[in-house]
Order: sequence, then structure tokens, then C-alpha cells
Amino acid sequence: MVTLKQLAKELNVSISTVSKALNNSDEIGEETVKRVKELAALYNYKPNKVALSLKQNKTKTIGVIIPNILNHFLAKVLFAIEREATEYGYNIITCISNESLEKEIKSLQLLANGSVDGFILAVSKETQMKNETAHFNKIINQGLPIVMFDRVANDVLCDKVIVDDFDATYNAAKMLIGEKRKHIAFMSTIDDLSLGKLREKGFLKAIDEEPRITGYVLKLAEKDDEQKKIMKFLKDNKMIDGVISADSSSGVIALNTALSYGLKVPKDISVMGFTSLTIANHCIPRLTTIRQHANDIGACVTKLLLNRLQHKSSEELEFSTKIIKTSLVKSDSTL
Amino acid sequence: MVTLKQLAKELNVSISTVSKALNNSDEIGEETVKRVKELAALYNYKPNKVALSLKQNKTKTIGVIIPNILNHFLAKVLFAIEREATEYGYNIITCISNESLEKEIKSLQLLANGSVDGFILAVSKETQMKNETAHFNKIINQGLPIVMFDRVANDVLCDKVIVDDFDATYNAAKMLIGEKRKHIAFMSTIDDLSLGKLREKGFLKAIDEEPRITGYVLKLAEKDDEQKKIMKFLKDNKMIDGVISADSSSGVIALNTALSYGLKVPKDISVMGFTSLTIANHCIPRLTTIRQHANDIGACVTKLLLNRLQHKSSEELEFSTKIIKTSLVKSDSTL
DNA sequence: TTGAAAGCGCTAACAG
DNA sequence: CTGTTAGCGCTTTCAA
Repeated sequence: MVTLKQLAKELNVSISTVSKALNNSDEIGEETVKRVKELAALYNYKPNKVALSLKQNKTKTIGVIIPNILNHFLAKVLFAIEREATEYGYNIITCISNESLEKEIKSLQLLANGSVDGFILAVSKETQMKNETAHFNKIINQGLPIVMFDRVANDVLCDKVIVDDFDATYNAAKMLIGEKRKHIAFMSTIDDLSLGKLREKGFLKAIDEEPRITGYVLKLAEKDDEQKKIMKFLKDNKMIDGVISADSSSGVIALNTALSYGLKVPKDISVMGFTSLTIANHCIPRLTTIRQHANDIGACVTKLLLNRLQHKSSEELEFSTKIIKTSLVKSDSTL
Repeated sequence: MVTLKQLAKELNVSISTVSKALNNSDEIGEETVKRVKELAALYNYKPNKVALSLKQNKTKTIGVIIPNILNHFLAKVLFAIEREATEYGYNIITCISNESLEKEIKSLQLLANGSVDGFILAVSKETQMKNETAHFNKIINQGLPIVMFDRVANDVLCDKVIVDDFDATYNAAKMLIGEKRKHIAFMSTIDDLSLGKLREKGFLKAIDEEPRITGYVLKLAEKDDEQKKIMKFLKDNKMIDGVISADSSSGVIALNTALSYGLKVPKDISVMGFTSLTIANHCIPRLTTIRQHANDIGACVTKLLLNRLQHKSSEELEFSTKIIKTSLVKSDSTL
């Protein structure tokens, strides 16, 4: 990489002259500016990012900590964050916590040494289960802002972007009730997440409001053979005529299971889930889904962070919690 | 963030003393080392990464450029890269080219300003179609090593990690032929990728070797309604009794289509694809898959880059191309 | 055993 | 209009 020094030497001017010329300072003569710019272009000069960061004490880099990049929803949010960040001239350093508190702490610590200007993250499963927040507060006290999305730590004072989880399943259940379904099951592989609990509560609320409806709940653990459990569950509970899945996989499996049992979907049973459109469209019939608008979430979370970074006196800025409403995309697996 | 300067001031010693003490230099007295370390621990001192990078002229950061993070295979490789890089004390800056040549060039340029020590990337679709390589060579000439995986630019001199695409589909077809299938279809949404073409060639070779077998090829474009096309294709070609999918989705859809047509899988028709295990296990019966060992690929590609970075005189190091063999995971959608 | 000073690449206040 | 200088945080050589 060419440096200012080298350009200066070759042009027989001082380093600062070169710097100013390249930055269009009106202190420098037209002719000089031209000479400098030409040589810089010739050598493909790019200001060294590291030196700039050191000088300006900001890196224009965001640390993003994601619990699981194989989760389609989280990957989609990451995608949106990257796009939005790039748009504003920021890079992202990605760490994957792998649902582990320890890795989350490590990643945070590792990047809090001047590598990034702030963080965007979704809290890991283990962190949520242990209700650990000290590591977040430590970072914030060091002056690095955090913005959380989807899985947030309620007790930490920071910007947040979440989904209307309770309402989503409440409305979903209402919809199935509207279809005259009588035996509705709720399936979840994410019972240990607080948003998983919210989704269950929304479902139960809707069921409770209708005395003639029976609700069922199937909780699946990480290590379970999901397919086996769901097949057994639907075999043992033949009266079930509606399924709401709280996660991205169990709805798909429930749909396929129903079909394999010879049921007609949606005539005999309705199925819906928080599945990505891509996957939902692999199903025949296509699965009705609750869309979480990962794109909007990613854009929103990035804007919140950048806004805070650009405010000199970020102290003055109130912390906000944005709720991105889900929407029901009716497809062919419901009436 | 606390700096050496602040520690030095508080301890009434010089900056260099503090630095040396923290780096366990034996130049410094035992007592002083202790005092320094205690204060550093108290203030949670961490050497500023940016300053270190500037000083040492290396960032311990890898630029990773991925065409599409929603592709499960690519996401999995990214996951593995992140893990491996972290293991060796490297961070990754992720850019998503979104299959666009322009974005790929931009990302490369943007990070080639001292932000990263080297690149890991899979070539974007557009780049492959236009057979563009100048931007890669430019980066390499700047002294930044590139390691490519999966989708590589053959004409660029650099380390590469690929999959045995030809053999994978050749063997897959052989397997279906061994099942006495007579009418075997090959489906692909990735015909524009060179690895997509290789997979087709492998399939065709196997078909050509068996005069009594009929091969069919269905190519799907990005914007197609995959499900509709596949349903039509299987309806129009009722004699098909075997399907090999070159991508992650068409196999799943073909399987579901067959079921929806009342066919028994695998009795009446066998289906297999390059689908991730997660998705394959949503199917009933579970889909037989060709595993690409994303983990191994990610680990291999990272090791290659780090090895090159650690070699002072990287010139001496020969460029190598590693082939990670796929393996067939037989499941319930084949005999 | 400790400290002063230079330098990584850059910007900017100040001097000429 | 151009150059000198200081400084961002750190390591390291050389001097004390």
C-alpha cells in the first residue's frame, strides 16, 4: 500500500500538503492539487484505515454477535445489517456466540479493545437462561453502545428492536379459531427463550378466551428427534385440527406428518409457523407463515446504533424499544 | 478505554516501563511489574487493537466475502471460518456480495485499505458468468492473499478449496442406477455456476454409460416458481423414477411433489439432493443427501489462509487446491 | 532497572 | 499557498 509519505517524497512536497490536497482543502494551490491527485490515482492510493481509526478514535466498524448463523431468521437479519451498515460506510465484524454465554462474553471483550464502535446482538440462549447481564453493562459502561434485537435482555438499558411475539401467536390462534378449529396444538423448540414463552402465552390467552376450544402444547428439546416426537404427538392426538409452530422447523414437520398420515391439508388440519418463506414454499401445500420482517429488523437495529454513534453526546439520547409487528402470510396450509 | 499513558501517569513511571511490564519483559523489576499489573487489572486495561495494528502492520482480521448468506451451505462454511479464525485469534469482517460483481469489487476494495490481512471468498454468480478476475489479481498484487472456496475462479493463482462436484453426481446417479431406476431426472437451480455445470456433467456421464437408462434435465431459473415448474415437470414425465437435485431446494420440492401425486417414496421414485441435513430431516421420508462437509471446507480454507499469513515469505509457498470429497448420506427417500 | 525517543500513517493546528 | 509539528496508542531501540 502506498502511503502519503511516499507520495510526498515523489512529488517533493510535504506530507501534509499531500494530505490536504487529497482532502480538497482550499489551502492548497490548484496546480498542486492536480499533481497530487494524479499521482495518487496512478498508485491507487487509499488512506490507511487503521491509521485513520487511531487518529479519529473511531473505527467505523460494528460488532455483530449472533447466537446461531444457521437460523434462517437470524441470518436474514445479519444480511440486512450488513447491507445497511455498508450503505453508511460501516463494516461489520461478525462473531457467533453459538448460544454460549462464555463465547458471548469473549466476543464482547475481544472487540471492546477498540476494534468496533458499538455492538448489535441477539442474546444467546444460555445467557437468557442464566439471566446474565453483567457483561453487557460492562461494555456499555466502557462507552460502547449496544443495540439488541429479537432476543433481548430486558434488564439492560439500551436500544432494542423486538417482535410482537405475544400478539403474533394470539392472532394466529384467533385465526384458526375463526376457521372453526376445535383442537389446536402449539409446538415449540424454543421454550427456553423468553420470546418462546411469550409466543406460548399469546397462544394460551387466545385458547383461554374460547371455552369450547381445546389447546395442546408440545415442547421439543434441542436434542430431540423432532420428527419422531411430532409424529408420535399427532398420532396420539388424532383430534388435533390446527397447529401453530413457534419456531422455523416444527410447523414444516407437522405439515409433512399430517400429509403422511393421509390427512388433507387444510381441509382436515391447518398448520402455520414462524418459517421463512423460502422453506415454507418447499411444502405442498405451501405453509402459512408468520413473517417477522427480518429485513426491517436489521435495518432498524442498524439505524438505531448508527444514530447513537453519530450523536456526540449520546447520553442525551433516550433508549428506545421498537416493536416490528409480524404479519400473517396466508398460504395454502390454512383455510 | 484506559491507555498506557494513563497508567504510567498514575504510577509515576514512563509509558515504556508500563508497556514492558505488561509484556513480561525481564528488563523491569519484579516489584514494578507487580504494581503495574495490579493497576492494569484494576482498570481492565486492554491494549488498543488499532494502535497495535498500525504498529505491527497487521490486523489479525480476515475479510470474508460470501455471495449469499441465506444459502445454508455458505452460512455453514462461514460458521466454520468464524470458529477456526477465532481459535487462532483472528476476527472476521463479513461482506455479502449478493451475487453481484460490483458489490464484490467494492467489498474487496473497501477492505484492501489495511482493514484486513487477507481474504476468504466464494465467487459471486455474476463474476462467474462474466468470467471476471481482474479485481482478484489486483488485490493479490497488493500483497493481500486470497483463498477461494466452493465457487472458485480457475484462472486466478491462489489457494482453493473445492468439492468433487463431478464425482458427487456421477456417484449419485450410479447409485440410482444400482436401484434399477430407468428414468432419472437431474434438477438444478444453479446452472449458471461452474460447479452447477460440473454436477450436470457428472450426472450425464453416468447416464451415458448405461444405454438402457434415460436421463432428463430440468433447469430452473432464479425467478421461476420452482414448485410450479417441478410439479409440471413431474406430471409431464410420469415415468421418472429417480431424481437428483444439484441444489438445496429442488430435491425437497421434488420429494414433496411426488408425495402429493400419491407416489410412494422410495418405492415408486427415489429422490436425493445437496440439501442440508436440517432441511432434509424435515421431509417425510427423510431425504437422502449429498453432504458437502461445510465444516471441513471452512476449517481448511481458514488454515490455508492463516498458514500463508504466518509465512513471512509467502512467495515461496506453492498455491494448493484442496478437494474435500462429498459423501452420500443414505436416508429414507432412496432404496 | 528505567526512561527517552522514534515511528507506524494520518490529520490538523499553527507558523511561515 | 506550503511546511512544521504534535499527537492518536503502542512497541522497541538505544541511552542513562
